[in-house]
Parts: sequence; C-alpha cells; structure tokens
Amino acid sequence: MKKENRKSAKEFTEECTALLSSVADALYAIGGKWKLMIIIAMARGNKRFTELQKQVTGISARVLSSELKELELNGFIVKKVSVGYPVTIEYELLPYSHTLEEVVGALSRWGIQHRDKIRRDMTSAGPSEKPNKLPKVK
Amino acid sequence: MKKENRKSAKEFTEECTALLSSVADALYAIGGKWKLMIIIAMARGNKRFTELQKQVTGISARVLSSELKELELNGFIVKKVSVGYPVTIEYELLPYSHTLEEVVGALSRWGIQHRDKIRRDMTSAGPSEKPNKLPKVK
DNA sequence: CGGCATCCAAATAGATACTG
DNA sequence: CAGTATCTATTTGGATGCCG
Repeated sequence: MKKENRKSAKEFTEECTALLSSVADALYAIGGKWKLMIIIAMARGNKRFTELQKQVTGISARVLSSELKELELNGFIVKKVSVGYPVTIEYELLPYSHTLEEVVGALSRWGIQHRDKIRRDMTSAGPSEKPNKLPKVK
Repeated sequence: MKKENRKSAKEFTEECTALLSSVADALYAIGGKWKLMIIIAMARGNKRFTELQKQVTGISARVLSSELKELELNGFIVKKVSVGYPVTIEYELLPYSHTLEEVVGALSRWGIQHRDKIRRDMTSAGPSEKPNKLPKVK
C-alpha cells in the first residue's frame, strides 16, 4: 500500500506479501460480522448476555453465544459466573482486547468518512438517477 | 474503547455508540474474507484476473469475479479493457482505495503481534497440552 | 436469565463445464 | 485469458422448545 519509490520493486513486493499474510491473520481472528461489534459493545459497559444482544443489533442468541465462546477461547474476554442467587453471568473484556484499539479507531474513522462519501455520491448523482449504482451501503 | 475518566459516563457511552455504528459501516463496505485481501494484492501490482486468483490464496474464480464487481461498484477499483489483440483486461486501484491505508496498516500490525502472541501461548502451554484450547489460528 | 439442542431455511462457496 | 452458468455441498442462521 505504501508507495515510496526509494524502495526497490523487490522490497516493495516483499512488503506487500508480508501485508497480505499479516492482514489475513488479523482477519482470521477478528474478521466476520460480529466479533469487533461485540467487543465494542462490551467496552461500552455491557456485560450481560441480553444487554449485548440488544446492543449488537441483528445478532441472534445462538450466534452471540457462539461468538462469545470464540472470544473467550481467543483470550479477548472472560465469563464470570456469580455464586449468589440469582446466579448472574457477566462477560468482561480482558486486557488483550485493548490491543485492538488502534484497529477499531482506524475502522471507525474510515467508516465515518466512507459514510460521508456515500452520502455525497448519492446526492450529487441526484435522486432517482442510477439508483442501482450504489450498493452495499445499507 | 478509550478510557479517559475525565469524560462523563454519558459522554463515554455516546462515544461508544458512535463507534459501534461507524465500525459497522466500515465492516459493511470492506468486511468479509476477501475485499481487503484483493486490494492489497492489487497494491502489490497484480492487475490481471488470474494473477489475483493466484495471490489471494483460496479464492475461487466465481467469488473473485463477484468481489471484483462489488469493489468496482463501490469505487475502489476500475476495470480496464484494452482494444488490442489479444484483448487484455486489467483491474486498477482507484485513489479511493488508498483511504484504506490506515486501516490496512492497523490490521497488519495487529495481525503480526497476534501471531506472535499465539506462538508464545502455544509454546508456553507446552506441546500436547490442551491442544483444543487454541482455535482459530490456522 | 443464559443458554444448548434440534430442525429447517437461506446464503455461500466449490467443482465442473462451457463460451467469446 | 477472463470469466459465466449450473449444480451441488457446506456453512450459516433463524425459530422454537427445553432446561437449570
């Protein structure tokens, strides 16, 4: 992605190959529709299963359940079960989740500017013109 | 995600709500297994369909084809068809793709450190101990 | 409330064959 | 080479019911 032409073509190619594999690794761990969303919702203070399901719009209990398990296995969160009555179950972010701050920040900034771009594109194209040319923007 | 306690709880909650929606928007546009990978491969200089399919390991022609179409619709790339003989088809990154550099950089850095963490976890746990406790790491 | 099990529908993706 | 079409296999997800 970087484009400093001081570098040889070979160096540049190698750099991109490394990018390809490290980004693939990242996507493998935190890719998918939900993982980041759940972590953000938890950062917001939501700890209970039902709270999370309300926050993360569109997720079903079944999927939330399995995503939480994966997040736990991968060391992002812990599940805490109280011994009192009634038993309450809370999920908490582990420190490792905070290593994602940079990624979340970058995605958020890009998401904001992308949303703006889409809006500009739609209005500049005028209403009812090529309505089929701007997909994937909810 | 940020944790500056100068902010009121209300401000913090609002901040996280905004995060949730902007990250959702970003994931909606560039989420999924392939889009970022294809863009990175193209940054590496790959422009032809078959080249891309070789670079982006695991993608099928059918999926690559449809992903390229979406990337084109969303303004990340252009498809250029030469008029010569034989007809050659090349895909090129548009400037808008470069707005993703920050995201790609963050993901790449995180991917690298995550890979290291996984390796440490595996070796410190010792071989053949809880081999079922570290999933999702290819 | 916080799940898991089951069943079923829908979306996604691979394989293969075929075309300009 | 650069795809498309078709069929099928796999994955994914929703709905429901049950249980501690």
